[in-house]
Order: sequence, then structure tokens, then C-alpha cells
Amino acid sequence: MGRKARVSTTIVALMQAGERHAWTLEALQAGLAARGEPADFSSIFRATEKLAAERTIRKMLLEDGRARYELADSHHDHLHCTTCDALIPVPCVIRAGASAALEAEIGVAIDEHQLVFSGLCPKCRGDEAPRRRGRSPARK
Amino acid sequence: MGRKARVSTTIVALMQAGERHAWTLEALQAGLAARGEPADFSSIFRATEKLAAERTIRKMLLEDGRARYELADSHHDHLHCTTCDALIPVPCVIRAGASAALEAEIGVAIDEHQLVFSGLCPKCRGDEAPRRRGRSPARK
DNA sequence: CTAAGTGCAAATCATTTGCAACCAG
DNA sequence: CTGGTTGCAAATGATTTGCACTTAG
Repeated sequence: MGRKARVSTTIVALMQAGERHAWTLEALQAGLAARGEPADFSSIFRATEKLAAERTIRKMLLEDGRARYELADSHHDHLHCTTCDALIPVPCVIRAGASAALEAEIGVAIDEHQLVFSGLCPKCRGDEAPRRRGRSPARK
Repeated sequence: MGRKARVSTTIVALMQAGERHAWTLEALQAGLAARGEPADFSSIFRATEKLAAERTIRKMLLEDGRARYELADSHHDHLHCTTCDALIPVPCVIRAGASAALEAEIGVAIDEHQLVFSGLCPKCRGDEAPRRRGRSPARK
């Protein structure tokens, strides 16, 4: 678990740097290259699989069919911007009582959840929808 | 919009019959065949894309990387059983106020959400986890 | 007739996997 | 040495797309 794997180590370092919130394998490859640590796609893939298995990072699948990875530190949910495709973190709004209620009412056993809102991130909301002073969205 | 497309029509009929809750393309193909309306995978694929585009049905991606389709009538969330892989519907636990709060606090614009709980469905919970009378899970 | 719907085959896409060369311990 | 890592190439699995043929209207 020490300081051996070059790829794994750099991936975690990249994520901890926090320049970005959720990474696709492609983004990770670009990020590693930018750090002067280029690696093969399969190596990155295997490194993320291992990191996810040991719960260091978390793997998520989005509607666009591509996996995103993020540090598995604090729990939170996400907003997937339908305009710029960014995945931004938002605080979890699932109250503990809610899942407990489901377990009792429906008889299921809940382990975890994944909640993804779809909409506009702060930036795109401002750009694309200046609702307030009514302006047509530049037609089309 | 009438009664033209054989495949689309049968897909909706199948879903409305409600023998199943979420369908994979493969399940749909099997279902159509069972109804004496066999169709090609690509035809089913294109039919679901169209139905989803016109909001008649909803398309979802699960962790296993395969799309599931369901009627887009009432909103609800899901529980993905980690044992039998079933996707069962559960009432939505996201209160309207929760998303409104996020929009105000974070500056996002929320359109919709997809929430999937992971755990055990009622059946598997009963089979696999008779916690009550403590028995070791038959090792491994 | 004419566009929408279909079937078949081939192309894509995003991983995944097999293997042999490498490298830290 | 020796098992964990890597890179490269080839294999997968699940769609997606191109094209020509059908068919509802």
C-alpha cells in the first residue's frame, strides 16, 4: 500500500490537487500526461479499478455512458450540467430517515445510493438563461 | 403518432402490461418475441430512442452499464438489488424543497434527478440475510 | 407514391483482458 | 529473485449507424 505504483499514486495526487471534481479515464490520462507521467489507458483503467476496490476512490456511471472517478472522502451527490457536461458536487439531500422509512415500508435493505440531478451548473445557468431581464436566447 | 410502428407499439404494450418494471433492450427483444412480434435489435433500439425522445418512456443507465427502459408515467426512484440485479421502484424521497434549496444555495437550475439505491430487494433480503437468528453466511 | 419503420451487416465506443517486459523491495 | 505494475495489442459487450427493402397511409 506504500509508494510503489506510479500510475495509482499520480492519479490520487491529481485528484487531491482538486483542479477538477470528477474524472473520466480520458481526463485522467490527460492529467497524468500534463504532470509528466504519461500512462497507458489500460494502466489507468486498472489503477482506478484497484483504487475503487480498496475504496480510495469511487466510480460512477453517468447517462452519457462514461465512468467518472472521484476521491471517496466525503459523501455528496451531484449535478450533471446538461450544457457543459460538468459534474459538480452538491450536498446530500437524502435524510437518513428517508432510507430507513423505505427499508421499513418496502422491506428492502439499503446499502448506499447514487443521486444525480440534471440541470444547469452555476456558470451555464448564468450564461444561457438570463431570465430576469427577458432576452430571447439569441434564436435557435 | 397513431398506430403505425409495429415495434414501438408492441414495446409500449409490453411495458403497460407491467409484467416487469425495467427492461433492458435484450428483455424487450425477448418480450416482443414472446408476443409473436420478433424484431431486430436495432429496430428495438431505434424505437426506444424515439419513444424516449418523445418522453413516452424513460431511459436509465445502471452501474452494470446496460440501459433500462420504463414507462415515463409516474415519477419514482429505484433500488438496484446487488444480489439478483432487479431494479425495483420505490417512492421518491426527494422533497421539492430540497432541490429548491440547492438551486438557491448553489446557484444551479435543477430539471430532474435520478436516484438509485443499492441494496437488497425484499426477496433477497429475506433469502440472504436471516440476521435475526444469527447464522454464519455459510462461509464465502 | 413517399416517408417512416425495419432487418442485416458493419462500425463505434468505452472499456476489458491476455501477455510479456519491467521494476521496486 | 518475485509479485505487483505497465504497455501494447487484441477481445469484449452494448450499443449505434449505413443502407436497401418494406409498408402504412
